[in-house]
Amino acid sequence: MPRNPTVSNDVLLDRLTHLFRMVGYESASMARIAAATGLEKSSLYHRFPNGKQQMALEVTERVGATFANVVLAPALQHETPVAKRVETIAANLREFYKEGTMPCLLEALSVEAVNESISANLRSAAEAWIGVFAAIGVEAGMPRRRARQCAQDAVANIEGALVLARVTGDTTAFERSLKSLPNQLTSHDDQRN
Amino acid sequence: MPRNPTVSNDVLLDRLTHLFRMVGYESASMARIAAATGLEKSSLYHRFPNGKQQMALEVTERVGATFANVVLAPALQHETPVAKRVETIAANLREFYKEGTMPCLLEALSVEAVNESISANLRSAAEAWIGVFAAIGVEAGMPRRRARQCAQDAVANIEGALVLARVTGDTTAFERSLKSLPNQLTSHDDQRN
DNA sequence: GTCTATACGACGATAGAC
DNA sequence: GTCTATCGTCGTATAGAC
Repeated sequence: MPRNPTVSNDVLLDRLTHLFRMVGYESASMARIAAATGLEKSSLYHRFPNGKQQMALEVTERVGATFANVVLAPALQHETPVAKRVETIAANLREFYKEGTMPCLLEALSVEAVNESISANLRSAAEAWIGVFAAIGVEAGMPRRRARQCAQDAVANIEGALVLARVTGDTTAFERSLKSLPNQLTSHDDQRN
Repeated sequence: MPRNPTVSNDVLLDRLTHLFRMVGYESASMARIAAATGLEKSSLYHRFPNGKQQMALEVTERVGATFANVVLAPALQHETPVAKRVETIAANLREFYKEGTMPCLLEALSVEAVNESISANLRSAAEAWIGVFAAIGVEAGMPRRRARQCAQDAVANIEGALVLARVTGDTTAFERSLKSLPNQLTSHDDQRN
């Protein structure tokens, strides 16, 4: 019988996700993970026989799925006007990144290249994100090639603003990156060089 | 007498900088540092009595200085046309980030918040960067407030593109972020929302 | 100023009781 | 399924010879 009430798989992964996003992979020691999740190390190995790497792998899988199926999902509601969908996505991103105060797994885990599976998950998530943004641009009338560039730039904008927020403590650039999303993704006149 | 030819302080810091930029702080173990620098661990402690933290501290100081005094220095040549200076800075950034393939210390070290001095150095470097970009905007006729926003956005663009490059392997967004610098920093018409 | 050798704590991971 | 207790390794850091 567990001394402490068992932590559900969902809550467990939530807490792991939070920790990995905040401190990355190497800084998230088993001791810190145990403290953050409320489970002892050996209990964690029972759930994740392959240890930390498996935790990070499952976290990247789950976050990738959540990001696609929740945050970016409004993109698929083709009955809703494009502008409206972009606004909804912006709101979702604001929430997902906690107004710019919570780092992205892409930044947190990409520096310390843990293993190829994790890197592949991060790459897939990033490319799915860009793909969704590009599809919006195409729908709004952009040529495919330009839509893809604008999509990349919009994602880069958001990611860079998160870096800036973490380093300087100023989240205003993040807020602007969301505010300018409609223009970046659907505008007909070229905003770039 | 040293068995191996002594490594100069400059070369030593160059190699430390490279390693920290590539793998971050925690992944840069003393063993890896020894391998990367060509010095044994105890020799490294002779040069950096406070160990890894001192190495990271000196690296952030030096990179901050280099960035301000070399990469961004052309901004101060007021006899040169603004457009020309921005182009020179873009070229310097391209070189500094090796066409987008070499990470920025801001990303590499900001996730694992090592200590307050290092964080302060990163913050200073980022703010100096934004300050220089903003000054260029003001010089080009932007209102102070808007120049600062454009400067932040330009930096965020570059940083985000570097994240994207590391995750997806695609450096085209990085190249675009440099190409669009002139427009971002000196353009009179508002590119943002 | 660099080396070899070593101390010692923290790390990821496992064994076995309940 | 969670716990306590423990293993071996690798981490940072130091001692002392040259």
